[in-house]
Order: sequence, then structure tokens, then C-alpha cells
Amino acid sequence: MKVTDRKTEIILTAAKLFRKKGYNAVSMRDLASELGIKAASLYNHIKSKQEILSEIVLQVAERFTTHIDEIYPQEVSSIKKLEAIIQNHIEITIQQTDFLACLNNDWMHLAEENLQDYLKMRNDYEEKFRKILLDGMVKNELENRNPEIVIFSILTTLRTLYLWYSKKSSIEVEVLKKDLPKTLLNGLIQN
Amino acid sequence: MKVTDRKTEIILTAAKLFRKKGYNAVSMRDLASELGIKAASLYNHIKSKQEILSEIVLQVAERFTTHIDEIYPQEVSSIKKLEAIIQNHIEITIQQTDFLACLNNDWMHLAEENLQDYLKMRNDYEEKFRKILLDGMVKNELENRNPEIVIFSILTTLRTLYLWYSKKSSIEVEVLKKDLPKTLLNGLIQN
DNA sequence: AAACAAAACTAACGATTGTTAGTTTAAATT
DNA sequence: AATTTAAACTAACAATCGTTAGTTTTGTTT
Repeated sequence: MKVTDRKTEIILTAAKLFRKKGYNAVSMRDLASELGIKAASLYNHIKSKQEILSEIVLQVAERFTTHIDEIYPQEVSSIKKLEAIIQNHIEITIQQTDFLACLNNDWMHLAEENLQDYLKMRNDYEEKFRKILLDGMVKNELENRNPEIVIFSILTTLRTLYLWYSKKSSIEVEVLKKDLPKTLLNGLIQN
Repeated sequence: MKVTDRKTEIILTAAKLFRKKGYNAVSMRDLASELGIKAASLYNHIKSKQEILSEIVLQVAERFTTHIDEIYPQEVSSIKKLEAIIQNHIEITIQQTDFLACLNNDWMHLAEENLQDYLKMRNDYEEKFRKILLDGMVKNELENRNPEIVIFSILTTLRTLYLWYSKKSSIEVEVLKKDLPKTLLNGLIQN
């Protein structure tokens, strides 16, 4: 019984390289070389370069989907839900930094069916997020403001968290978990 | 005297394609075909594919640099400065959507010297932004919160504004100009 | 009409791409 | 020890890449 099988190892290494140089800039020979083998040997473990990308992107996308499906129907305030979503983004960012970067940068290089699966998950996620936010505004838990702008601002920050996290890892994760929800939800200007 | 010379036309078309598919996924033949000519003909106007990328990225980067260099030393509140910076991002987003997308997605494909120029401009920009923010916190114009998290959150939203803008152009630009600063600076939760 | 410049063309180059076929080595199972 | 399986290898393929050289077409200026 292997702790990590070769396919997983290939995908993890691919994610690291894709993140650094982008999907199209990483050749199968680059990837093989990083693993200390020849390019042809990769095909004993994976079907194609495209399969590697789809495993990376869809795995993370499913994790987001699963979480929001769990949070969405709960009987708590919209603020609590938003906080839970933010925490989840932070955790995925920490645990799957490279995968998340691939999802952000290279999803458009997914082939037809994989691309459609991804886009569906992404739309469903945004739709649930939107409903939570609108619900909070209706119940006066959140300020009434253009919801699309708020959605965009929060989701964009969460999606690109990995850019910042890998640069400033000196700051404690706990500080991030405490201060990011404040920044995103409570605002900035003194009052 | 030409209204738009051929080189400019090539660069504009390239930016459009780079944005959609990424720098590495767009071949010189793709670009030529989009312009109705053959790939070799492009080289009557440009030196290399790399030159196209650097013209796109560095042109936008210089525009940001110029603006913050103008705002930075002014004798106004830090809030006013931040508002001006946000307005500038919105304007560049509207006027140079494709260029901005290229800067965000493909800057890492710049070759050595171009890459260094870009990174220097980017660092200088962030440094000035940071100083404006810290100054505002010292003067109690802004809430005291982890500045790196705030910087990240605001800059990330501004940088990726183009993603949202091109999707939701139905919303008036004026709404964006009014609501985005509020969202980024005033926060969300009712009080 | 002749001369010139600009901008397109055809053809081809060497390098690199993802991938396949067939073979050999190493490890696990009988 | 013999057999089977897993995972590496070499070699090569057709396609595509950015780019160059040399030529022809087009449009403008003398």
C-alpha cells in the first residue's frame, strides 16, 4: 500500500509547475524532468496533459461546491454564512495553494466537457453566494449596496488569496483568519 | 497620415487574443489570421512576439506609475488619495480592458529585461500605496487593521476589476464609480 | 511613366510540442 | 526459482511553434 501513488505525485508536481509558468508554458518534458523521469513514462500513469489539468481544477472546484452546499441551507445569519465561506477559502488556500492557483489561471484551458463542468460549478457557487448576500441585505444584517459590486469584490479577494498568502506567510494564519473577515465585512473607514 | 498605424492594430488585436486564450496559447498564425494576413507579414511591423507582449504590459504599467506618482505627494487626506487611485483603476479598466487583462495574466511571460522593468514598477506602486494607507492609519483617518491584508484586498479587487466589468457592463459606470469606493473603503456591515 | 517604399506574399528552417509503439528493467507475487 | 506486473526506458511520429529569407504586390511620390 503506497502512501502517495505515482499519479498523485505527478499531479502535485504539475500543479506546482503550472502555477509558476502556466499550463501552456509547461511541457510534458518539463514535468517529467522535474520528476526525474522521461516524458513518455508519464503516460504509464496519466492519460493526457489535459487529464492532469482537469484533475487539478475539478478537484478544487468540487471542494468549494461541497462546502457551500453544506452552508447554504443552514438556519444562521447571513453574516455567519459569509464568515464560514471566508474561512473555507482561507483553508483551501493554505492546504491546496498550487491547485487553487491553477484553477484561477488555467481553467480556460480545460477541454470542452471539463470546461463545462467547471463553469457549471462556478456559476452555482456564485449564485448561492449571491443569494446569501441578498438575503442579508433584505434582513438588514448587511448594508444595502449594489450587490454585484460587493460579490465581485469579496469573491475576487478570496480567489486570489493564494497570491498574497505565499508571499507573506510570516504573518500568522490566525491573524489572517481574524482580520480578513473584518476587512471584507466590516469595512475600513473609522466611524 | 494614418489614423491608426498597422503596428498599433496588431497590438490591439494581440491584446484581445491574449486576453481570451493567454499569451502562450496564441500563435503568430492565430494573430495573423485574425488580421487577415499571413504570420510572416507581421514581422514587417513588429520585432517579435515578445515585443508585442512588452508593449502591452509596460504601457499599462507606466500609466499606473504615472498616476500614483502624481497623487502620492499631494496635500490631501489619505482617503482622498485612495479614492483617486480607485477612480484611476476604474478608468484604465474601462479604457484598456484587454491590455489590463494581459498585464494581469501574462506578465510572467515577459523576457528578462522587460520582466525586471515591470516588477520594479509594480513594487514601486505597491510601496506608495502602502505608505498612503499607513499614513491614513497613523492620522486615524482609517481604522487600524493589519495593513498588508487591507492592501491585498483592495489591490486585488482593483486589479481584477476587468473580469467583472466586461461581464456586467449593463450597470452604469457611474454606479461603479460611486459604489466601489464605498465597498472598499466604508465596509459592509450595518452599524 | 518611372522609381520608390510599404506591406503583403511563399517557402522553409530548426526547435519543440503531445503522444504512441515497442522494449527493458525492477519489484512483487506465486 | 519462475512468473507476472508496474514503471521506467529509447525512438520516433506528425503537428505546430516563432522566425528568417527572398519575392511579389500595392500604393505613393517623383
